[in-house]
Amino acid sequence: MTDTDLTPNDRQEELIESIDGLYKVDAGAGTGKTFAVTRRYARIVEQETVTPEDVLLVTFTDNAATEMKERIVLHCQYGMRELADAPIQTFHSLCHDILQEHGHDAPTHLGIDDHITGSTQIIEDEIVEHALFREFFARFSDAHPEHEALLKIVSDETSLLGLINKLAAKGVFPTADGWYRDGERHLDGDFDAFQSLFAEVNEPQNGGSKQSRLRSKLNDYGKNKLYLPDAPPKDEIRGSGKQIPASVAERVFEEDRSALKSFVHDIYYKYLEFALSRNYLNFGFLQLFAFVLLWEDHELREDIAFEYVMIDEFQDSSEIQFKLALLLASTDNICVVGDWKQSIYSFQYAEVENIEEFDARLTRFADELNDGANRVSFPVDDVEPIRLEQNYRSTQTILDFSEEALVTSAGKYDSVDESEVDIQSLSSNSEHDNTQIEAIQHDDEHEAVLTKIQEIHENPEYKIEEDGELRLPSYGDIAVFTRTRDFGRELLHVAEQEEFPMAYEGGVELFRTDPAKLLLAWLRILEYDADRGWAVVLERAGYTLDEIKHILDAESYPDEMLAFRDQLTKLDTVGGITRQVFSKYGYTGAYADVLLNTIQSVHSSTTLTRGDLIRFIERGIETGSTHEVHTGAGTDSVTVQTIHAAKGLEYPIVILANMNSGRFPPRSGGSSPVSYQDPIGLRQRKLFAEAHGHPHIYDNWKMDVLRRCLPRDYDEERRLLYVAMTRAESHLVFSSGEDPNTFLEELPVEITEYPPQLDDVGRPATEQTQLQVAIPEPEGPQGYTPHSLMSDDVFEDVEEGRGTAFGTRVHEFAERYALGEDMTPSNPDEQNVQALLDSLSGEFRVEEEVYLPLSVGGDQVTISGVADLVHVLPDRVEIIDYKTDLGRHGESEYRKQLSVYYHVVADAYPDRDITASIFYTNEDTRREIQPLSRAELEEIV
DNA sequence: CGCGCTGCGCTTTTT
DNA sequence: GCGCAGCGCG
Repeated sequence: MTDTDLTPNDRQEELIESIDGLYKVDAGAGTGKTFAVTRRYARIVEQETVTPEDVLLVTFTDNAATEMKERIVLHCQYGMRELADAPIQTFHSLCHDILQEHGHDAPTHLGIDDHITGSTQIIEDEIVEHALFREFFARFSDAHPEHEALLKIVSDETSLLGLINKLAAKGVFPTADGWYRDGERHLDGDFDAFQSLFAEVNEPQNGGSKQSRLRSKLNDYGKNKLYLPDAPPKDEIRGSGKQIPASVAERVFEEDRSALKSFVHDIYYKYLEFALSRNYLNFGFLQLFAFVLLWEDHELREDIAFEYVMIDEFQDSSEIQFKLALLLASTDNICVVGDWKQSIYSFQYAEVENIEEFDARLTRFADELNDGANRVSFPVDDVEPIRLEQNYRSTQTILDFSEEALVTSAGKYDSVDESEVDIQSLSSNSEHDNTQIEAIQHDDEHEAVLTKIQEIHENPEYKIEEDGELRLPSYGDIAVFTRTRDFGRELLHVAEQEEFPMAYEGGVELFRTDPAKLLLAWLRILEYDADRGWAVVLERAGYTLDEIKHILDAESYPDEMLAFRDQLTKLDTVGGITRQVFSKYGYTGAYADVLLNTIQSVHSSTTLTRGDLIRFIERGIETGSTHEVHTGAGTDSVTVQTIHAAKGLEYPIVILANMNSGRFPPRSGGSSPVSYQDPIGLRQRKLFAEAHGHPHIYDNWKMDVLRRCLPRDYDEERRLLYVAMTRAESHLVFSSGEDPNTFLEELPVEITEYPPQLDDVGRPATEQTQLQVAIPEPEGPQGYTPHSLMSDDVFEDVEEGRGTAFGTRVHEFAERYALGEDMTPSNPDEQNVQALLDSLSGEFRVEEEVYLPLSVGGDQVTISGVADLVHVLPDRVEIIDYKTDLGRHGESEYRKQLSVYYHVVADAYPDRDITASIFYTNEDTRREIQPLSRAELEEIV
C-alpha cells in the first residue's frame, strides 16, 4: 500500500496513536508496517515539546532509512531538509556519529592507550579487512610463542576474525587484563543447557529398540582422526547399549579452557589495538566502542538518550543492538516492530529471540545493564503487544499456504511442534482470490523455469490484480527467487542464450563472472605463460577439452591468440589491458563496466602491477566478494534475485526455484573458529604413525563428541521459505531440478513433471571449433581404454578452487598394500592398483613428516604434510598418487599437491632422479606429472 | 528391523 | 568434514 491516500486500519491506528510506553509490534508480511511506523513518527513529532532530534528511528539498512525519511515528509510538518540530520539511521551509523563526537577516549575504558579521531576510517570492504587481519595475525603469531599450540591448529585466520565479530555482537569485549564486565561467563558455556541437548540426542529411538541418534553419529568416532594418547577408545565412548553413557557428557564438557580463553582474549585485544593503531574500525567495533562509552559515561548517556525510540525490523537485531537501544532510551517510550517469521539474518548475528522472547529478554538485559549503576531507569515490565493482521499484498490462498512453510518438517530427524509455533494468521484484504499454487520438476531446471515463464506470460489463467481489475501478466510481474546467487547466475546465463527478458537484482560476485575469469586468464598468460590461463582462453574459443590438452602439451597456440598476447604485452597499464580484453570478447555490459571501475579505483589508490591484479582477482574469486550491479535490462523483464535480497519486496507472481534435494540448512553455527589443522596428509600421518610410531598428534576427541550433540536447526530455513512465499501477490510456482527437497515434498502441493519446450525460441548456433588437432594415442598398459584426462568440470573446479581433497579408498588400499599389509582387492580399481604395484620392484615407503618452506612476499609459508606413497629405487625415486575420478579434482590440483611432495622428496634424495605421477585407476593409465617449480608454487600459495 | 558401511553433495549477505 | 540415504548383512 502507498501512504498518501489510505486510512489506517484499527490495529495500525492503535500503533500510530499509542506513542507513550513500551510496545512490541508483531508486523507480519505486507501488513503496512512502514506506513504505520512513518505515521507514528509523524504523530510523535507533532507534539509541541518534541522535535526530530528527540526521536530515534532505527532501520537496518541505509536504503530503509532513506525510504523512511522520504515517506515521513509526505505527511508531517517537517521537510526533507529538516530531517536530513535527524536520527533516522542504522545502529552502525548512529554509533559512528556518537564515536565521532564523543569517542576520542573510548578505547581507554578497555585499557587501550589509543584514540578514535575524525580520521579513523571505517573498513567496509571485507577483502581489505581480511588482508589487514592476516597481516595482524602473522605478527601476532611471531610475538606470542606462548600460544603456539593453539596457533598451529588455526587453518583459516579469518575465521578468528569471525569469532571476534561474533563476540562483539554478543557484547563480550576484552580488556587489558581480562574481560569487560562479566563477559567471561559467555566463554565458559552452560553445562545444564549442554546436558539437555545431549540427553535429547541420546534418547533411544523407536521406543527403545534402536540406538540413540548420538550413538549412531558417533559410529565414525576416531575415523580419520588422530587423537591424543589419552583419548578414550571408541567402545568406551559409545557404550554397549542403545545410548552413550551419561558420564560422557561431563567428560567432554569439562576441560581446562584457560589456555583457549587466554588465546582468544589476546587475539581479540591485540586486534583491537592493531586496528586503532592503523586508524580503522570495523562495523562490529563501532558498536563495541559506542556501547562501552554509553556504559561508562553516565552523563554522556543521559545527554544523548532519546525521548522516543523506534526500531524497525527488530527480528534482525543482535544482542548488543538490543542493549544499545536500551542505553539510548531515556524513557520507556520504546517501540520495536518486527516479525519473527521473517528472521533470516542469523549469519549476521541477528537473534530471533530478541523478538520471540522480547519481554523476558527486555527484563534480563535491563537488569544486566543496571549492574553497578542505574542505566535503564524506567520500568520494563509493562509491554503492550500490538499485532497487525491485515495483509495488503497477497490473496488469502497465498497467505494460508505460506504458513505451511513454518510447520513443514525438513527430514527424518526434524519435526515441528505446531502448538509451539506462534503464528498470527494474516487476513487478506484482496478482493480477488484467483491464485495458482503449483510445483514443477525437471532435470533441466533452468529451461523448465524459462518455459514456465513463457507459459505464464499473457496467460489468462494467471491474471493478476491491479487497481481492483484483473489483467494479463507481463514479464515484469514475475520474479524468480533462489537460495543461491549461483543458481540465479546460471539461470540468467541460459536466459541470455535464449534471448529471454530477464535481469538479476542484487549483489553480484563480480570476480566470478565470465569477464573477470577471461581477464584473469589473459593476465596469467602475460605474467606466467600459464596453462591455467591458456586453458580458459582456449576453452572460451570453443576448443574441445582433448584439443586443449594437446595444445597445452605441444605449446602450439593459435597464431591469432599469440598476436593478441603480443598486442597486450605492449600496453603499460592494467586498465588498458582490461579494456583490450573486454573489447576483444565484446564485454560491454554492466559487469564489465563495474569491473573496470573497480580495477581502476584500486589502481588509482595503489600502483597495481599485473601480478598484484592477478592476486586481487584471485582473492575476489575466493572470497566471492559482491558488488552491486545494475543490469538495467529492458523495462519489461523478469527479476531474478536471492530470497535474502527480495525481503521487503513484492511481486504478483513468484517462482521459487532451486528447491532441490540439497541438504538444508547450510551447516549451522558455523565452523569452529579454532579449527582443525588443514587435513592435507591426515591419512598419511596416520599411516606414518602406525608404521613408524611417531604420530603427529593434533586432534581433539572432546570436540568430536561435542559437535555431534548439537541438533540441526531448520527453523531459519523454514522462515526463509516463508519470506519467499509471502512476497507473492497472486501466484506461486515452486520449481526443482533432479529431486525436490524435503520441504517441497512436504508442502501440500502436487509436484508435476514439467518438460521444457523452448524450441520456438531462437538459439544462437554453437561456436565452431577453430582448429582441428590430432589427438595422440595415450600411452599406457595394454588393455586400458583411453580416456580424457580432463573432465568437463575441471576448469570450473580449478577456477573456483574446489577439489583439493585427496582421499579415496583406492588410494588407501594402495598405500596399505604397498606397505605390506594383507589387503585383498575388492573392486577392479584396486585390482589395477595391485597389478601395478606388483609389476614394480624396489621399496615403498610413506615419507616422514616434512616441512617445505616457501618464501612468499618476504614471509615464510610452511606447508606441512607427509609425502604420499614413494617408490624408491637405487637410481630414482617415484612419487605416486592415485585417482579414480577426475570429475571432482582438477588435474592441476594434483599437480600442485604432487609438486609439494616432489620438492620434499627431492630434498630427501638429492642424488636420485625424482618423478611424480598420477595413476588413473578407473580405466586409464599412469601419467607422469611435470612438477611446478618452487617459484610457481610460491605464486599459488 | 537394527547396525554399520559407502557414496554423494556442499552456503545466504549488510553495516 | 559431515549428515543423510541406500544397501547388505545379521
